[in-house]
Amino acid sequence: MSHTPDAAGTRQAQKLRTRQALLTASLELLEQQSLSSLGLREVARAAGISPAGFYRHFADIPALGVALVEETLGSLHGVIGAVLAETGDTERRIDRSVELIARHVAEQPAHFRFLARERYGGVAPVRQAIAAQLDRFAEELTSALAADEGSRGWSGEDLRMLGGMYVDLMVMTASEFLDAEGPAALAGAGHTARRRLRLLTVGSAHWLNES
Amino acid sequence: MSHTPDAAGTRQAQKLRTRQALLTASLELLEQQSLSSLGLREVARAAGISPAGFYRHFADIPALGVALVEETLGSLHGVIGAVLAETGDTERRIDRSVELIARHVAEQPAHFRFLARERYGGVAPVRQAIAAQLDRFAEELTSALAADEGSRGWSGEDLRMLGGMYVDLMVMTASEFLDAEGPAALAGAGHTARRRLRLLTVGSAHWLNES
DNA sequence: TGTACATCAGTGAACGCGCGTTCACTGATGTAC
DNA sequence: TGTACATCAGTGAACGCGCGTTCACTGATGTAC
Repeated sequence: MSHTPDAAGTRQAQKLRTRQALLTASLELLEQQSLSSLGLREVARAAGISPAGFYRHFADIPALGVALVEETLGSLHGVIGAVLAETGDTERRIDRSVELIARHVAEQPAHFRFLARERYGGVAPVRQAIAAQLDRFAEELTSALAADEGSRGWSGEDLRMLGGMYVDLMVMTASEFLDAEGPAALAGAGHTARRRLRLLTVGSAHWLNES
Repeated sequence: MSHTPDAAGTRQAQKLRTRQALLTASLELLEQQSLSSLGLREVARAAGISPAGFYRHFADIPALGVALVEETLGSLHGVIGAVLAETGDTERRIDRSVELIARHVAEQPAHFRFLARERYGGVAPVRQAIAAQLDRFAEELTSALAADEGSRGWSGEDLRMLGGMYVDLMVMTASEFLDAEGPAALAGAGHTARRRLRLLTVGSAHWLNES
């Protein structure tokens, strides 16, 4: 804490601003290339600092990548569960989920491009960070499904499998929204996504009787 | 053609051998990194030729990447359709499909690692080559499904959606086999894969009644 | 079969360039009294 | 409030290095006669 409250954290705030500039600049550069070919000097240049300054914020490029993963996925926790918990019939839920994904992707396409690209990318720490976050999502979704009336009688293993499938379907849907160019392609991707979710829902409804 | 048949194609054969050495060496290097960070000199060194020699075979690294895509997926066409066409009940088909994927992944893990990594990777021509090949698979699968008694009454659009989902599920399954370390994890991945396919099958069986 | 010429896969040296990392530094911000 | 000292985000120069690409070349393979 400081003597003159008004000036408190001026230095720290400036440091955070520079850090954010590094993250933002990276994300922009990463639209056209992958993390493993991203240069430290390249990032520093785009963020407007000297190469040596980079080290005040991150040990190296992989560390910056891990920070990007947190920024991309950290804020999404709880969101999916909220949609599932929402009242409304299945059809409505599906529509909401797809809309939700579409909106997030439209709002921060670079974040999702980064995610899709690095999920199986060449930088191990980043791959692991993404896997950990997606596992958390699958867990949250599994809990939300367990609380749902539609999954009475399901085993924990089945629920986990279903949760995992929904997460994978969401990642795939996000990728397809990213690839879609023009409003027609976007609408088509949404249409297909809803049908895929519906197929999964139909399967779930008859799962206990047939397995 | 040549004067002395025995010696025919000696030069051409040697060139092909060098080309194959480049592809093999690349694939090995790509287990630990992605294509966009792979160096031309690095590949030439690993293949045992001089950097300049690389240009006798490929214009640049992306071109080599496209060749790797062909090598990885070109040989798989028709295989999936054959499994689907095979007689046997649904359960048997699912087992066969998962076994098939497991075997291919176990036999050439590096090829599939490459595929998963570059599907959304940073090298556009390679991404496009992969997308084109996967589209072909989806098409083949869709045709095979259309010929199947279980899909009477399905619209072309629904069939395409289903075919696409199977392809995506296969790619995801391959990725999980790759990530699985040890026999227990491998068996677990196979187990999950079979359940996922079963869920899709159950959904398909009730699709027409409920959509 | 033997000879003279053409092809061309692979070489090795050279080039300019941008990279990641280090270091002593500067000067604004923060702290103690 | 004013002063003397500490902290530390960001600088700028320097380093050695491996990169992609070019070029004239070599020598084994292939072809024509």
